[in-house]
Amino acid sequence: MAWHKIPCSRRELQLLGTLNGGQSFRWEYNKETDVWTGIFSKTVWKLRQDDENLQYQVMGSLLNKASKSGSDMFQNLLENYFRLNYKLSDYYKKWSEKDELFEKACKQFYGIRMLYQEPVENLFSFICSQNNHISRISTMVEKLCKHYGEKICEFDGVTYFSFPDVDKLKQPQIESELRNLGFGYRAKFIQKSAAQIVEWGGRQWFKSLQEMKYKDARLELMKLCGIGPKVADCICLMSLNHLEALPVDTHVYQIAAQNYLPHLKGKKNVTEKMYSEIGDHFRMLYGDMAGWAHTVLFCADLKKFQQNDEQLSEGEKPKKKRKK
DNA sequence: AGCCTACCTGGGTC
DNA sequence: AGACCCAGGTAGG
Repeated sequence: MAWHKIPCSRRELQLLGTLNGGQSFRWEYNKETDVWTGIFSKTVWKLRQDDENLQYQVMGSLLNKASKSGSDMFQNLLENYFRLNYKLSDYYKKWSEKDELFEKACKQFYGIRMLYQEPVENLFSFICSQNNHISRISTMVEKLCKHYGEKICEFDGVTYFSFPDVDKLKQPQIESELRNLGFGYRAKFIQKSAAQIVEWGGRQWFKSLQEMKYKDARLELMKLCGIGPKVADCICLMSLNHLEALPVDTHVYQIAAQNYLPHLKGKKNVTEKMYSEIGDHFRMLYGDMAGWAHTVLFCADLKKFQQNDEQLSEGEKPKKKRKK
Protein backbone atom coordinates (compact mmCIF):
# COMPACT_ATOMS: atom_id res chain seq x y z
CA MET A 1 0.00 0.00 0.00
CA ALA A 2 1.21 3.50 -0.79
CA TRP A 3 2.02 6.10 1.84
CA HIS A 4 0.28 9.46 1.71
CA LYS A 5 2.44 12.45 2.53
CA ILE A 6 1.80 15.66 4.41
CA PRO A 7 4.66 18.17 4.34
CA CYS A 8 5.92 18.57 7.92
CA SER A 9 9.47 18.66 9.27
CA ARG A 10 10.75 16.82 12.33
CA ARG A 11 11.20 20.18 14.05
CA GLU A 12 7.49 20.77 13.65
CA LEU A 13 6.45 17.28 14.70
CA GLN A 14 8.29 14.64 16.67
CA LEU A 15 6.19 11.49 16.67
CA LEU A 16 8.06 9.86 19.55
CA GLY A 17 7.51 12.58 22.11
CA THR A 18 4.04 13.42 20.89
CA LEU A 19 2.59 9.93 20.65
CA ASN A 20 4.50 8.34 23.50
CA GLY A 21 4.50 11.24 25.95
CA GLY A 22 1.44 10.26 27.95
CA GLN A 23 -1.18 12.21 26.03
CA SER A 24 -2.79 9.27 24.28
CA PHE A 25 -2.39 5.66 25.31
CA ARG A 26 -3.27 4.03 22.00
CA TRP A 27 -0.08 4.33 19.92
CA GLU A 28 2.49 1.63 19.46
CA TYR A 29 5.91 1.92 17.90
CA ASN A 30 7.64 -0.76 15.86
CA LYS A 31 11.39 -0.32 16.07
CA GLU A 32 12.14 -2.57 13.10
CA THR A 33 9.98 -0.66 10.65
CA ASP A 34 10.02 2.76 12.36
CA VAL A 35 6.23 2.84 12.04
CA TRP A 36 3.59 3.91 14.57
CA THR A 37 0.25 2.13 14.68
CA GLY A 38 -2.67 3.68 16.50
CA ILE A 39 -6.36 4.42 16.59
CA PHE A 40 -8.47 7.56 16.71
CA SER A 41 -11.75 8.60 15.08
CA LYS A 42 -12.79 4.96 14.63
CA THR A 43 -9.88 4.60 12.24
CA VAL A 44 -6.67 2.57 12.38
CA TRP A 45 -3.60 4.49 11.23
CA LYS A 46 -0.01 3.78 10.40
CA LEU A 47 2.33 6.76 10.66
CA ARG A 48 5.98 7.39 9.93
CA GLN A 49 8.05 10.40 9.05
CA ASP A 50 11.02 11.46 6.97
CA ASP A 51 12.85 14.77 7.23
CA GLU A 52 10.22 16.65 5.23
CA ASN A 53 6.97 14.71 5.61
CA LEU A 54 4.54 13.07 7.90
CA GLN A 55 3.43 9.89 6.11
CA TYR A 56 0.29 7.91 6.75
CA GLN A 57 -1.78 4.92 5.74
CA VAL A 58 -5.35 4.17 6.72
CA MET A 59 -5.53 0.52 7.63
CA GLY A 60 -9.24 0.45 8.34
CA SER A 61 -12.07 2.75 9.30
CA LEU A 62 -15.67 2.74 10.38
CA LEU A 63 -16.21 6.25 9.05
CA ASN A 64 -18.37 6.81 6.04
CA LYS A 65 -15.96 7.55 3.23
CA ALA A 66 -18.74 8.52 0.85
CA SER A 67 -19.22 11.89 2.52
CA LYS A 68 -16.06 13.40 1.07
CA SER A 69 -13.40 12.07 -1.21
CA GLY A 70 -11.79 9.58 1.15
CA SER A 71 -8.19 10.68 1.15
CA ASP A 72 -9.06 14.30 1.82
CA MET A 73 -11.16 13.38 4.79
CA PHE A 74 -8.41 11.32 6.36
CA GLN A 75 -5.79 13.96 5.72
CA ASN A 76 -8.04 16.52 7.39
CA LEU A 77 -8.54 14.27 10.38
CA LEU A 78 -4.82 13.86 10.79
CA GLU A 79 -4.02 17.57 10.39
CA ASN A 80 -6.68 18.28 12.96
CA TYR A 81 -5.39 15.62 15.37
CA PHE A 82 -1.87 17.01 15.29
CA ARG A 83 -3.06 20.65 15.13
CA LEU A 84 -0.79 21.20 12.16
CA ASN A 85 -2.23 24.67 11.67
CA TYR A 86 -0.11 25.82 14.65
CA LYS A 87 3.41 26.73 13.62
CA LEU A 88 5.22 25.16 16.52
CA SER A 89 8.69 26.59 15.99
CA ASP A 90 7.28 30.09 16.50
CA TYR A 91 5.86 29.12 19.87
CA TYR A 92 9.02 27.28 20.90
CA LYS A 93 10.96 30.42 20.17
CA LYS A 94 8.61 32.49 22.28
CA TRP A 95 8.64 30.07 25.20
CA SER A 96 12.44 29.75 25.07
CA GLU A 97 12.86 33.48 25.35
CA LYS A 98 10.70 33.52 28.43
CA ASP A 99 12.19 30.60 30.29
CA GLU A 100 15.67 29.16 30.64
CA LEU A 101 14.51 25.70 31.64
CA PHE A 102 12.34 25.49 28.56
CA GLU A 103 15.22 26.60 26.38
CA LYS A 104 17.29 23.74 27.75
CA ALA A 105 14.56 21.12 27.46
CA CYS A 106 13.52 21.94 23.93
CA LYS A 107 16.85 20.99 22.39
CA GLN A 108 16.05 17.30 22.77
CA PHE A 109 12.29 17.68 23.03
CA TYR A 110 11.57 19.55 19.83
CA GLY A 111 8.37 18.99 17.89
CA ILE A 112 6.20 18.06 20.88
CA ARG A 113 2.61 18.75 19.86
CA MET A 114 -0.52 18.95 21.89
CA LEU A 115 -2.85 16.45 20.27
CA TYR A 116 -6.45 17.44 19.66
CA GLN A 117 -8.17 14.34 20.98
CA GLU A 118 -11.73 13.11 21.23
CA PRO A 119 -13.26 14.08 24.57
CA VAL A 120 -14.78 10.70 25.40
CA GLU A 121 -11.58 8.71 24.94
CA ASN A 122 -9.59 11.43 26.63
CA LEU A 123 -11.89 11.62 29.65
CA PHE A 124 -12.10 7.92 30.38
CA SER A 125 -8.42 7.32 29.71
CA PHE A 126 -7.55 9.92 32.30
CA ILE A 127 -10.01 8.58 34.85
CA CYS A 128 -7.88 5.44 34.54
CA SER A 129 -4.70 7.46 34.93
CA GLN A 130 -5.22 8.51 38.53
CA ASN A 131 -2.68 7.13 40.97
CA ASN A 132 -1.46 4.74 38.29
CA HIS A 133 1.48 3.84 36.01
CA ILE A 134 1.45 4.65 32.31
CA SER A 135 1.98 0.97 31.46
CA ARG A 136 -1.10 -0.10 33.40
CA ILE A 137 -3.14 2.81 32.06
CA SER A 138 -2.45 1.60 28.52
CA THR A 139 -3.56 -1.93 29.39
CA MET A 140 -6.77 -0.61 30.91
CA VAL A 141 -7.60 1.58 27.92
CA GLU A 142 -7.09 -1.38 25.59
CA LYS A 143 -9.42 -3.44 27.76
CA LEU A 144 -12.14 -0.82 27.47
CA CYS A 145 -11.82 -0.88 23.68
CA LYS A 146 -11.66 -4.63 23.37
CA HIS A 147 -14.69 -5.27 25.57
CA TYR A 148 -16.92 -2.32 24.73
CA GLY A 149 -15.63 -0.80 21.46
CA GLU A 150 -16.45 -1.76 17.89
CA LYS A 151 -14.17 -3.88 15.77
CA ILE A 152 -12.56 -1.72 13.09
CA CYS A 153 -10.37 -4.17 11.22
CA GLU A 154 -7.82 -6.92 11.55
CA PHE A 155 -4.32 -7.34 10.14
CA ASP A 156 -1.10 -9.16 11.04
CA GLY A 157 -3.14 -11.24 13.44
CA VAL A 158 -4.24 -8.25 15.53
CA THR A 159 -7.81 -7.00 15.88
CA TYR A 160 -8.29 -3.27 16.31
CA PHE A 161 -11.19 -1.71 18.21
CA SER A 162 -12.57 1.79 18.46
CA PHE A 163 -12.92 3.52 21.82
CA PRO A 164 -16.40 2.77 23.22
CA ASP A 165 -19.29 5.25 23.23
CA VAL A 166 -20.61 6.62 26.52
CA ASP A 167 -23.89 4.72 26.03
CA LYS A 168 -21.99 1.46 26.40
CA LEU A 169 -20.08 2.60 29.46
CA LYS A 170 -23.11 3.89 31.33
CA GLN A 171 -24.73 0.48 31.67
CA PRO A 172 -25.16 -0.54 35.34
CA GLN A 173 -23.35 -3.87 35.08
CA ILE A 174 -20.21 -2.10 33.79
CA GLU A 175 -18.96 -1.38 37.29
CA SER A 176 -18.70 -5.00 38.40
CA GLU A 177 -17.41 -6.09 35.00
CA LEU A 178 -14.62 -3.55 35.16
CA ARG A 179 -13.79 -4.56 38.72
CA ASN A 180 -13.30 -8.09 37.46
CA LEU A 181 -11.09 -6.77 34.68
CA GLY A 182 -8.76 -5.18 37.24
CA PHE A 183 -9.85 -1.55 37.13
CA GLY A 184 -10.06 -1.31 40.91
CA TYR A 185 -11.91 1.66 42.35
CA ARG A 186 -11.95 3.39 38.97
CA ALA A 187 -14.69 1.01 37.82
CA LYS A 188 -17.36 2.97 39.65
CA PHE A 189 -16.04 6.31 38.37
CA ILE A 190 -16.25 5.13 34.77
CA GLN A 191 -19.82 3.89 34.99
CA LYS A 192 -21.11 6.85 36.96
CA SER A 193 -19.40 9.48 34.83
CA ALA A 194 -20.70 7.87 31.66
CA ALA A 195 -24.24 7.97 33.03
CA GLN A 196 -23.86 11.62 34.02
CA ILE A 197 -22.49 12.60 30.61
CA VAL A 198 -25.39 10.94 28.79
CA GLU A 199 -27.86 12.56 31.15
CA TRP A 200 -26.39 16.01 30.52
CA GLY A 201 -26.47 15.70 26.75
CA GLY A 202 -23.44 13.70 25.61
CA ARG A 203 -21.85 15.19 22.51
CA GLN A 204 -23.71 18.45 22.89
CA TRP A 205 -22.50 18.78 26.46
CA PHE A 206 -18.88 18.44 25.38
CA LYS A 207 -19.48 21.00 22.67
CA SER A 208 -20.81 23.49 25.18
CA LEU A 209 -17.76 22.93 27.41
CA GLN A 210 -15.55 23.79 24.49
CA GLU A 211 -17.38 27.06 23.93
CA MET A 212 -17.28 28.04 27.60
CA LYS A 213 -14.42 29.83 29.28
CA TYR A 214 -11.70 27.50 30.51
CA LYS A 215 -12.42 27.94 34.22
CA ASP A 216 -16.13 27.30 33.73
CA ALA A 217 -15.54 24.17 31.66
CA ARG A 218 -13.19 22.92 34.35
CA LEU A 219 -15.80 23.37 37.08
CA GLU A 220 -18.41 21.56 34.96
CA LEU A 221 -16.08 18.61 34.44
CA MET A 222 -15.38 18.39 38.16
CA LYS A 223 -19.05 17.64 38.77
CA LEU A 224 -18.42 14.21 37.26
CA CYS A 225 -17.72 11.36 39.62
CA GLY A 226 -14.02 10.53 39.65
CA ILE A 227 -12.87 13.75 38.02
CA GLY A 228 -10.95 16.19 40.17
CA PRO A 229 -8.83 19.24 39.39
CA LYS A 230 -6.04 17.41 37.61
CA VAL A 231 -8.06 15.22 35.27
CA ALA A 232 -10.42 18.12 34.53
CA ASP A 233 -7.40 20.10 33.35
CA CYS A 234 -6.20 17.20 31.21
CA ILE A 235 -9.54 17.14 29.43
CA CYS A 236 -9.68 20.92 29.02
CA LEU A 237 -6.19 20.94 27.55
CA MET A 238 -6.24 17.82 25.40
CA SER A 239 -9.72 17.66 23.94
CA LEU A 240 -11.60 20.89 24.63
CA ASN A 241 -9.14 23.29 23.09
CA HIS A 242 -8.44 25.18 26.32
CA LEU A 243 -4.69 25.43 25.84
CA GLU A 244 -4.12 27.48 28.99
CA ALA A 245 -5.27 24.54 31.13
CA LEU A 246 -2.32 23.08 32.97
CA PRO A 247 -2.63 19.74 34.74
CA VAL A 248 -0.54 19.68 37.91
CA ASP A 249 0.46 16.12 38.72
CA THR A 250 3.36 14.74 40.73
CA HIS A 251 5.80 15.39 37.87
CA VAL A 252 4.74 18.99 37.35
CA TYR A 253 4.77 19.61 41.08
CA GLN A 254 8.35 18.33 41.24
CA ILE A 255 9.42 20.46 38.31
CA ALA A 256 7.80 23.55 39.80
CA ALA A 257 9.19 23.07 43.31
CA GLN A 258 12.64 22.25 41.98
CA ASN A 259 12.96 25.13 39.54
CA TYR A 260 10.53 27.93 40.27
CA LEU A 261 8.75 27.73 43.60
CA PRO A 262 11.25 26.43 46.18
CA HIS A 263 8.93 27.12 49.11
CA LEU A 264 6.76 24.25 47.87
CA LYS A 265 9.51 21.66 48.25
CA GLY A 266 8.99 18.63 50.46
CA LYS A 267 5.20 18.67 50.68
CA LYS A 268 3.41 15.34 50.93
CA ASN A 269 0.64 16.11 48.52
CA VAL A 270 -0.50 18.95 46.32
CA THR A 271 -3.28 20.95 47.95
CA GLU A 272 -5.76 22.89 45.89
CA LYS A 273 -4.03 26.10 46.86
CA MET A 274 -0.63 24.85 45.70
CA TYR A 275 -2.30 23.52 42.59
CA SER A 276 -3.49 26.91 41.45
CA GLU A 277 -0.27 28.60 42.49
CA ILE A 278 1.69 26.27 40.24
CA GLY A 279 -0.74 26.58 37.34
CA ASP A 280 -0.82 30.35 37.59
CA HIS A 281 2.95 30.52 37.72
CA PHE A 282 3.29 28.66 34.44
CA ARG A 283 0.50 30.70 32.88
CA MET A 284 2.29 33.88 33.86
CA LEU A 285 5.50 32.49 32.41
CA TYR A 286 4.25 31.13 29.09
CA GLY A 287 0.96 32.92 28.43
CA ASP A 288 -2.26 31.64 26.96
CA MET A 289 -0.86 28.37 25.65
CA ALA A 290 0.88 27.45 28.90
CA GLY A 291 -0.58 23.95 28.89
CA TRP A 292 1.13 23.10 25.63
CA ALA A 293 4.44 24.57 26.82
CA HIS A 294 4.30 22.66 30.07
CA THR A 295 3.78 19.41 28.17
CA VAL A 296 7.25 19.81 26.71
CA LEU A 297 8.70 20.03 30.22
CA PHE A 298 6.58 17.09 31.27
CA CYS A 299 8.00 14.97 28.44
CA ALA A 300 11.52 15.93 29.40
CA ASP A 301 10.78 14.73 32.92
CA LEU A 302 9.42 11.30 31.93
CA LYS A 303 11.69 8.51 33.01
CA LYS A 304 11.54 6.58 29.77
CA PHE A 305 12.82 9.51 27.78
CA GLN A 306 15.59 10.22 30.27
CA GLN A 307 16.77 6.63 30.02
CA ASN A 308 16.75 6.88 26.24
CA ASP A 309 18.87 9.95 26.56
CA GLU A 310 21.41 8.27 28.80
CA GLN A 311 21.69 5.23 26.57
CA LEU A 312 22.22 7.42 23.55
CA SER A 313 24.76 9.75 25.09
CA GLU A 314 26.68 7.44 27.38
CA GLY A 315 26.05 3.83 26.47
CA GLU A 316 26.84 3.22 30.12
CA LYS A 317 24.83 2.02 33.06
CA PRO A 318 22.18 4.58 33.87
CA LYS A 319 22.96 6.62 36.93
CA LYS A 320 19.85 6.77 38.97
CA LYS A 321 19.11 9.92 40.81
CA ARG A 322 17.99 9.12 44.32
CA LYS A 323 15.86 11.37 46.39
CA LYS A 324 16.14 11.03 50.09
C1' DA B 1 -12.28 26.35 53.12
C1' DG B 2 -8.37 23.50 53.83
C1' DC B 3 -6.00 19.31 55.41
C1' DC B 4 -6.16 13.85 56.06
C1' DT B 5 -6.61 9.22 54.52
C1' DA B 6 -8.36 5.02 52.25
C1' DC B 7 -8.39 3.23 47.88
C1' DC B 8 -7.52 -1.24 43.55
C1' DT B 9 -3.69 -3.01 41.23
C1' DG B 10 0.73 -4.37 39.38
C1' DG B 11 5.46 -3.08 38.10
C1' DG B 12 9.84 -1.90 40.05
C1' DT B 13 13.33 -2.31 43.66
C1' DC B 14 15.91 -4.03 47.30
C1' DA C 1 11.17 -15.09 47.27
C1' DG C 2 8.46 -11.53 49.79
C1' DA C 3 7.90 -7.03 51.50
C1' DC C 4 7.89 -2.77 50.60
C1' DC C 5 7.16 1.62 47.58
C1' DC C 6 5.01 4.17 44.16
C1' DA C 7 2.30 5.59 40.16
C1' DG C 8 0.15 11.77 35.57
C1' DG C 9 -5.55 11.69 42.05
C1' DT C 10 -10.10 11.70 44.05
C1' DA C 11 -14.02 11.18 47.24
C1' DG C 12 -15.46 11.51 51.60
C1' DG C 13 -14.53 12.41 56.21
